[in-house]
Amino acid sequence: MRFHHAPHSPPSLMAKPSQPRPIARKEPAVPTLEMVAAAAGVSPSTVSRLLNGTAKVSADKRKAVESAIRKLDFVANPVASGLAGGRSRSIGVITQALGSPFYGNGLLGIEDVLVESNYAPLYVSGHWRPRDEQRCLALLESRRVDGMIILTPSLPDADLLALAQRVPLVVTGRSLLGPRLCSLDFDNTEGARLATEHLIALGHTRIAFIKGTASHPDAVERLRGYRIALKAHGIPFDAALTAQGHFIESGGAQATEALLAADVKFTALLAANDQMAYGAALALYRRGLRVPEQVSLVGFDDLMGSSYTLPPLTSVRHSIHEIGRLAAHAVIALIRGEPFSDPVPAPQLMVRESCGPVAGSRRHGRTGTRQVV
Amino acid sequence: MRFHHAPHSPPSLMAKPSQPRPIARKEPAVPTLEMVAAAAGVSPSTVSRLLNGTAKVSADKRKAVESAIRKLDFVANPVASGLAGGRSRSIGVITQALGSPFYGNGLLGIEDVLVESNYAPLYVSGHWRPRDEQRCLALLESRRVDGMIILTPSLPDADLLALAQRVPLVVTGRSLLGPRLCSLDFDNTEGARLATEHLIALGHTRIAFIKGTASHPDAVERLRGYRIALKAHGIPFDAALTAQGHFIESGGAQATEALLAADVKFTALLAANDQMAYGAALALYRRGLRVPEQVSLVGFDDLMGSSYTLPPLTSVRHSIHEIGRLAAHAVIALIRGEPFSDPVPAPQLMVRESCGPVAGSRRHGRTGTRQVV
DNA sequence: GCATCATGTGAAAGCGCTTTCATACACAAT
DNA sequence: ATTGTGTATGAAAGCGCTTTCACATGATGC
Repeated sequence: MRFHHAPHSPPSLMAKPSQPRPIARKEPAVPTLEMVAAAAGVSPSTVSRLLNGTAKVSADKRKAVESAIRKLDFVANPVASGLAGGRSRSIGVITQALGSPFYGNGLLGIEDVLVESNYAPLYVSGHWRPRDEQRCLALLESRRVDGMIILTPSLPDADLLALAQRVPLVVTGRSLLGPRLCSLDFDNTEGARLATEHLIALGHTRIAFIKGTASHPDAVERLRGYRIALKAHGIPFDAALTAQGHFIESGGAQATEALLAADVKFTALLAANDQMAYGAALALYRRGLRVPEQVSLVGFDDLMGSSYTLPPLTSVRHSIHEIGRLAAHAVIALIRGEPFSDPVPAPQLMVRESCGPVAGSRRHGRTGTRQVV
Repeated sequence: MRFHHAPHSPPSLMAKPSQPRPIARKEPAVPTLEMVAAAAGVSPSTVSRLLNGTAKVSADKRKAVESAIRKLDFVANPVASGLAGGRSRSIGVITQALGSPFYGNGLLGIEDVLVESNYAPLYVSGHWRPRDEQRCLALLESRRVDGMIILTPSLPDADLLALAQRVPLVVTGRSLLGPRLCSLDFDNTEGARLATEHLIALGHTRIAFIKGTASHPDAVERLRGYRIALKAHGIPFDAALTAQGHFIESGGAQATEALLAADVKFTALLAANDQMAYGAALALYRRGLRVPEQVSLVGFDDLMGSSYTLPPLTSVRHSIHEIGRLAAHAVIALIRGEPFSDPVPAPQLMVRESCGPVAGSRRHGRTGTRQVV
């Protein structure tokens, strides 16, 4: 495609008398809709209509076109249709980081349904940096996506509301509503409550909690779920049993060390996500504390890897993959102007081997190994 | 945007005497290059030239245009330029699965450099299914990407060679060469050799190996590295010490169980990737075998999570992130017709805590705990 | 002083589609 | 027959850019 040049060829009169076409055109030239039309003996409009199902076409022409398409091996150029029709058949997806073990699964879900609906996902990641996220937004808008799915929590609601005026929008992790807007909200509170209940049922009352990034809605909801469960069982909330882990492994490890160093006693540890739980597990291991014998550990998100930690980690399953699928279905519905209201799957506790009963349950004697500094 | 019409105004004379414009146009209308030109008092060509640096433009016009752009808040429509110019400023990236803990990082690297070069990455995943990969290829081609990065190993070389005729291509994990083709080949063999050497240096001679999917080039290279190291130290290769793990956690666990059940003795276990090492660790744990006291374990890829396994896993670092960056730089270079030849970083062994010396080194006595069934 | 060349700029022709409008033709209704 | 009422189809006008070509300039050479 790079064979033109000799731009504004200078007045040097006989510059190139009938340019011999710089090197024989070998490219078989990608077939165009127009060529299909010619081959089928119909007008381009008819071909277009057939392709998009925009209008009825008589059976004979349909056949002619179809065979022409097959013969020429024609595939419509989405760039051209995008320009002409104003739609690009692509959906923008803003995520935190493509490589994230958690969101990655969601992207897979999105991709699944988008592709089968003949939309192309355009992924961009915000890296948790508001500036990057803004840039992503701009990029996607300039690419004229037909819809967007926003998986990151840091964009301000007002921006999203404004954006939704221009393009159908699906957001997760908050509950906004608007005409071209759909929120898919996973019940983090309930998930955390479930996890805490589980620990309480095992007899734990000194349950430490490793918090996620405070600015993250998920983090606050999960903390809330923890407190709700505590309250329901008359266990007072103790801020000293709480530490910040920033949703990453190292944060979980540090939080655990802080907890351990602070000399607060706890028999169980609930981390606001699996990654922090992994960090916690390592910190515990370094101190020679055994899971679940001495400390019970619960995570949140149920990452793939959590079935393979030592011991396998009890965690709250979140089915981000399913949420991804839902989000994709939702944008498509939004684009078509159809209603959409499939419920987000409820959280589910995956009980594995990282939790055990608290030392002799209600007996406080022979506690030795369980009551942890 | 749909308010033109009355094209070849029909003979039906006063057909629609000045249509009252179907409902007031509220959209502020996205600014177009033409509007910028008008505002700046120049021709669209000039604006375009300025935008693309295609030709010199006098200082005063440049200023006029720049201020017009700023005032109108204009952003060029990539769809239109794509159609007109034949380039889309997007790069297709085919990966195995977006959510993969390993490739995910590579995607991040790709994204970093692509975005800063003003290209948009278009990710699609093949899910290890050749059919899907073909579909991805077709999708990307139809989207008129300016270049492609192929991270999956299952596409046949011939296809790639053919593809490279049409679009600049960067592939990983093989060494093809061609005019518009660039291969980025990581030295898997060396990586595996390094890992094996490490084990040997610790005194191990009965080293089991968990293989990756046989059809995967990485898998065969890693096996080769293992054998090379063995040979270099005069340790005979024993196929019985080898098991298939398919590059996934469950496969690693099964392979380990098979090895254990087969009654072959080994003191160390090298897995062809970290995910299989995680599975192996779990299988070992279930059997009550301790790492590294009874069995030394080494992985490959150095996933993020490997610093947080119990114990932290010794693994071969692969810097897929860096490879992603290189790949992106490479496509851009290819597109520009520039040469590219940055070397892929060498593998590096990250020594952590999953390996220990073999029982009393050369003394075969008091072996008890280390010689594993 | 005139022919020569370089250079910045504008007009206009697309890129490959979609969509409107108008028409030709088929029937149904008068 | 005559007029309607649809319906399938084609012509042509864009979508918002890029690029070619031609054309004024002004700079240069003899």
